[in-house]
Amino acid sequence: MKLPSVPPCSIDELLQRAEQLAGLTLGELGQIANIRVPKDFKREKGWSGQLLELALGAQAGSKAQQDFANIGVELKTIPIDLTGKPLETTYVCYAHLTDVAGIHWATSSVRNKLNKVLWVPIDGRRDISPSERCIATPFLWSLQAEQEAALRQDWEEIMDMIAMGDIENITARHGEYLQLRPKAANGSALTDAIGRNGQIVQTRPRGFYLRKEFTSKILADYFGE
DNA sequence: AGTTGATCATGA
DNA sequence: TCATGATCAACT
Repeated sequence: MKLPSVPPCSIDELLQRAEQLAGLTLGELGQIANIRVPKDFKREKGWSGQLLELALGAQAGSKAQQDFANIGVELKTIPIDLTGKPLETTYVCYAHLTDVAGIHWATSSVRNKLNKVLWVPIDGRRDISPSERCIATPFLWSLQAEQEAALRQDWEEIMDMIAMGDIENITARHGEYLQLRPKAANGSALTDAIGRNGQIVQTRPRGFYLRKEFTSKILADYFGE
């Protein structure tokens, strides 16, 4: 097996590449990519995702757009347990905390990222070393109306609070399926946000995440309960 | 500092 | 036990 040097030109080509990865362990794929596999992910939390980007020919260098923008597909690895349920929430995108007036769901980063996703489930059990963890069957998923309505409701609730200067009152408990959580290198990172009286204040950067309840349904729908 | 890739680890 | 809040690394 050989690593692609160019991005896939079509969804079919992407799916063909992805199918080749099913059943491989991260150790095997790491060897193909000539990359050292970490003993754990304590210090390289995004390793799996970056390995899959390499293996599928996603453009290196992270941009605020879909991984395969030319074909409108976002790549997401998702750690699962033996029963196929997600072990972690799924990061979607960074949240802008100023100039939120005029941002609508239809053109939001959340919707753009989640419109079409190539999900790559990977054994994420922490009692198994990364090199032994197996890549399951990748599959293409499109955001459906019912799911979109649910996410939109959460997103609008959160965005309303941001717009109202309520950022400090938003916790990860808000949102049924989509939540807002800190997203930064450490606790000292600060970014601009809208304050209580409409002024600019400093706060911890945040990101949108999908709760496990949401991704669990996606996985169950595809693999069957 | 912003944004990508995420998982870690502690409190409840 | 598990979700929230925190954190790690690479690159722009």
